[in-house]
Amino acid sequence: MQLQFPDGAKRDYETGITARAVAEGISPSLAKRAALARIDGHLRDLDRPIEGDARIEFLMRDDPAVLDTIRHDTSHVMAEAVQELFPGTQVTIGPAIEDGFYYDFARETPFSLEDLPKIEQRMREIVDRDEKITREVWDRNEAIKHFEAIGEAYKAEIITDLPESETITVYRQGNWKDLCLGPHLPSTKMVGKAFKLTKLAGAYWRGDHRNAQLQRIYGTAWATQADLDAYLLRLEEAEKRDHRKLGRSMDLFHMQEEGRGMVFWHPKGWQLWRTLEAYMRRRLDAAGYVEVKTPQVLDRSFWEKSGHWEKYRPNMFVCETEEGEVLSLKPMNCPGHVQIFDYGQRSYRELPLRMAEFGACHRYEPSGSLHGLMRVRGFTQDDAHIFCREDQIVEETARFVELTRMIHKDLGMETAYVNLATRPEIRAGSDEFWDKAEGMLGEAARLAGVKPVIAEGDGAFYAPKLDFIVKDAIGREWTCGTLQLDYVLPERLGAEYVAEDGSKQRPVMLHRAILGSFERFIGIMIENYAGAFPLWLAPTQVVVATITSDAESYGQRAVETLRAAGLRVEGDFRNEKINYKVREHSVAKVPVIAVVGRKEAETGQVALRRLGSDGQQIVSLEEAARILGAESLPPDLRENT
RNA sequence: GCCGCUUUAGCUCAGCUGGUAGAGCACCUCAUUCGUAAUGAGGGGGUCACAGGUUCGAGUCCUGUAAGCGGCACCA
Repeated sequence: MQLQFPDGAKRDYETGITARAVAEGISPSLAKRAALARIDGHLRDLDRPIEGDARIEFLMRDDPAVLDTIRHDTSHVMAEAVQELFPGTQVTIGPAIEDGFYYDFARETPFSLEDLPKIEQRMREIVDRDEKITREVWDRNEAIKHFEAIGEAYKAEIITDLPESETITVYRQGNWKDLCLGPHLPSTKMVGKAFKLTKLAGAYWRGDHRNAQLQRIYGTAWATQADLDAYLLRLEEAEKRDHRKLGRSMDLFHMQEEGRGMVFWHPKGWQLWRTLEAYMRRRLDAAGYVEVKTPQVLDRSFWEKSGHWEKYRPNMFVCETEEGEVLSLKPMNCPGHVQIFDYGQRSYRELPLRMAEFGACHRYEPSGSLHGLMRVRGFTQDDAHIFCREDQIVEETARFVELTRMIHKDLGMETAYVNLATRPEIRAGSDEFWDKAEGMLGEAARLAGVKPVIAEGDGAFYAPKLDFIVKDAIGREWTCGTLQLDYVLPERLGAEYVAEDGSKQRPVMLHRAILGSFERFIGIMIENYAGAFPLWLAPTQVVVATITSDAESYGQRAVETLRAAGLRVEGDFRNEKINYKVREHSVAKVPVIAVVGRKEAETGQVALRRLGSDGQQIVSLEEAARILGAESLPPDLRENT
C-alpha cells in the first residue's frame, strides 16, 4: 500500500504497518516525539495498523489538534487514580470538553473537595509511571461479560446499547482498562502534568434526570504549564467581570431572599435600562413596528384557551382571589398580542403587522437554574409578534435578521452565527411542512447574508426557529435573539384576516426577540464591557471634580452647561484631593472626569480625563459640551448627522 | 428539582484543636484647600443566615430549614 506524506512524497509500505513503524523508518526521534497520527484526516493511535492507501501525518504533542486528546487522556488518568484511591467506584464516561475534561463516576458516598488534591497527587504518580496506553479490539459479548464481571455495570450498558456494527475497543493503561473509542497518546507520561481538578458536581447518567445521579469531577488540562497558568488567569479575569459583582460595586441592582429571581433596579442600573429601552424603541419604530401593552394578570380560562394551562402550568405564577377566582401572571406575551390582533376585523392590507411589547413576564423557573440577571423569574422581553401571510415569512425573517445584527453591533457585540434549529424527534406537522418551514428560514437567513448553522433537532415541537448567538469581548457565546415560526397559536386563538378575495384567512405568527430579556441582556452587557460602558450607555457620563473649593461655583456652572447639552452629569465638590476623586470615579467606571481647578475657572475651560487613559484634554467648557454631547449620541441617532 | 460547597459588620474576608468577635474598604466627625488612581486622626456599626440539639460554656461540634455559589436537569 502507498502512504502519502504532507510534503506530497509517496512511499510504499506493507499493509497493516503501524504509524509508529512508519515514523521509526523515517527517524527514531520522530517516532519518539510523535503523539498521534492523522490518517486521511482522522486522528489515530500511533500503534493502530494502517489498512490501505492513505495520507499520513504525524502530530507532535504541542499540535493544537492534540489538545483534545491530552484532555481526554487526562480524564482517563484521573479515572485510574480515582479507582485506585476509591475501590468500588464505577467509571462511566469521561470526555474532553472546552478547556478541559470531566469524568462521571458512580459511587455511594460523594466525593468531597478534600479528595481532589489526593486525586491530583495520584494522577501525577500515574504520569510518572509512564504507563503504556494500548488499544485492543474485543468481542462484543466478551466485553459485556467482562465489564459485568468486574462490576462496571455502566460500561456494560454502554456496550449493550452500541449498534452491532460498532467495533468494541478497550484501552489498556498500565493495569487499568477502559472502554473507549480513542484515540489516545502512547503513554501516560506524554499526558503531562499541566492539569488541575476544578470542581465537583452531580450529573445524571446519560443526562436524564430520571436516571441515577453520578459524581462528576471536572478538570482542566493543557499542553504546557504556561498554558494552564494563562487559563487560570483568564478565569480570574472573567470573575472580575461577573455582572453580579459589578452590579453590586457599581450600585446597579440587587436581589434579595424574599424575591428569588427578581431584580431591584437601583437608579444607575435603571438609567442603563432606560437608555437601552429608548434605543430599542427608536429602532423598532424605524423598522415599522407598532408598540402595545397587554395585561400582567389574566384569568385561568384565558390560559386554558391559549394552551399554556395544559403545557406550561408548572412554570406559571398562579394566584387566587378571596372569591376563588384563579388567575396567572403572564409567562409570555404572545396570547395577549393575538387578542389585539383578533379585536375587530383585520384586512390583508394590514399585514405584515409587527406588534411589539416590552412585556414583563413571570415564570416560575426551577430554583437551581437561577443565576444573577441571566436567569430570573421576573423579566422583561423585547418581544414582538409579526402577523403575516405565508408568502411574507421569508422577507420578514430576512428583515429581522438584518435588524438583529445591526442592534447587536450597536450594543457592542457581533452576531457570531445564526442557528437554524430544525425538526425535533417529537413534533407536530408533516415532513412536507417541516421541509418548507426550515427551507424558508434558511433562505431568509441567506438573503440577509448569513449562512445558518444547522442545530439538528433543536426546533420547537411545532416549528423551526432561528437563534442568534453573539460573542462577547472575552469570547464567550450567548444566545440573544430568536425567531420562531408559529402556525399553531393563531389557529388555537382563532386569529383571522380578510384576504383580497373576501375569504377569511389565518395569519402566521413570527415570535421574535432581539435582546431576549432586558435583564439578561444588561447582564451580558455588563460583562462584555466589564462595567466600562461606552459614553452613550454609561449611567453617569461625566463627573465634574473640583480641585479646591475655590472652583466650586465654576464647577457648578460646568455641571449645568454639560447637563444642558443632554449629558448625565454629577458634580464632586467634596473636600478631597483630586487624586482621591479621580481614583474613586475611575473605579466606578465613569467614562469622563472633567477636572476644574483655579486655572480652569479663570480661563473657562475643563480638563477632560477619559476612563482608561491618564491623558488630559483641555478645552473650553462650550467645546467640551459640544464634543461630549456629540459623542454621547446613541448609535442610531449618530447615523443621521 | 438533584449533587457538592458556602453563609461572621454595608462590601471583601480572618477567627487553630469549643471559653463568649477582628481587619481592610465603606460610613460619620474633626483637621487639611492639596493639579489627575487612596491626606491624617478619631468614632459608630455584628441576635456570627434561621430553628433545634450536644456541652458548665457554641461563630466554632451535630441535625434540620432557607438562601447564595459551582455543576446537572430545566429554559414549550
